[in-house]
Amino acid sequence: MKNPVEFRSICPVATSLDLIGDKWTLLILRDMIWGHKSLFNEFQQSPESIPSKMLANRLKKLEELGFVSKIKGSFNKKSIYYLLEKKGLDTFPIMVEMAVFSSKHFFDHLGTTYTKEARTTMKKDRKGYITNLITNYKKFKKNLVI
Amino acid sequence: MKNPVEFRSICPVATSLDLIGDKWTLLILRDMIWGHKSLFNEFQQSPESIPSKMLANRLKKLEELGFVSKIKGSFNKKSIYYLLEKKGLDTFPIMVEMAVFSSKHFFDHLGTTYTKEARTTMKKDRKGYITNLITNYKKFKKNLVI
DNA sequence: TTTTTTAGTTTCATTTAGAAAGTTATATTT
DNA sequence: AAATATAACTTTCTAAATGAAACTAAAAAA
Repeated sequence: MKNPVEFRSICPVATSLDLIGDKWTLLILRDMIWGHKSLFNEFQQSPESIPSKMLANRLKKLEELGFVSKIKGSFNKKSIYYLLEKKGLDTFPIMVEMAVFSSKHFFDHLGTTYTKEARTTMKKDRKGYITNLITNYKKFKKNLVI
Repeated sequence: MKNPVEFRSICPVATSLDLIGDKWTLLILRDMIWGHKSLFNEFQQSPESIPSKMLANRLKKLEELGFVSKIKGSFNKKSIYYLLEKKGLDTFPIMVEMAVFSSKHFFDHLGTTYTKEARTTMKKDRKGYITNLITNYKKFKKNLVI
């Protein structure tokens, strides 16, 4: 497995940007963590309408980087499941901070996209919120019949 | 002041990506917060070598969005100072999570770019670390003679 | 007065993004 | 069994963004 990314410097912020600093990658991970999505056409249903070419490209990169694993369905052989690995799950705190940021400074989207409980937990107990969502994802993954 | 950004959806993660989801914007903010940089040529000195065209473009966008303010020097009229406003400072938690993420899963850059104390604080007391760096920036800004 | 410096802008070649249509293997319907 | 549909891509082609390099204007320094 060769390196799918060029690193511009040894700065840890720059390194993250080299890995996930584009307009689509984190949205795919978002759909996995928050939406428990795992199939190509599920990612295409999201409101941002990712072009299939971009989706294929980013899924490939995410797999090469070890953020997600790719599993062919055994029951339905047409389906290919993309599932989060540890590295992918660990991008979650970044996205939570992004959510908190844009909700604070732009329209309060959280009000329409998340329950009141989720908002409160996210702001008051960020760590607990994250732990909880990761636990839920692991359960989802464990109960998935492929 | 017209809107310099198109929002793809009401998702708060997508909104942040629409604002700062590219390879350069956060690096400029990083240099401001961590490096107390404020001049065009200071940003050009960073190891990632941002092209002047990109730098000018991103600084303009950051100002239009209200992340930074642009101040002409009164002593030296050639200098133009870019300084963080609240909105810009609030991107800091995102960058800290990015730093923690890439340090955990790729080479531990933190060891070479930050002091041991900074690393410990960043991991053990994230909130305190952030508060502290923001306080420092405000001091720097206050003491700046322009 | 000439030279430097700062903060950009312009030009142009290359890369990336994205819309749309096409492909292939499997699965479903008639 | 044959025709149709679906899932997961791939290809093609145009438009937009990137980036290297050279250029510029105003101010400062020598």
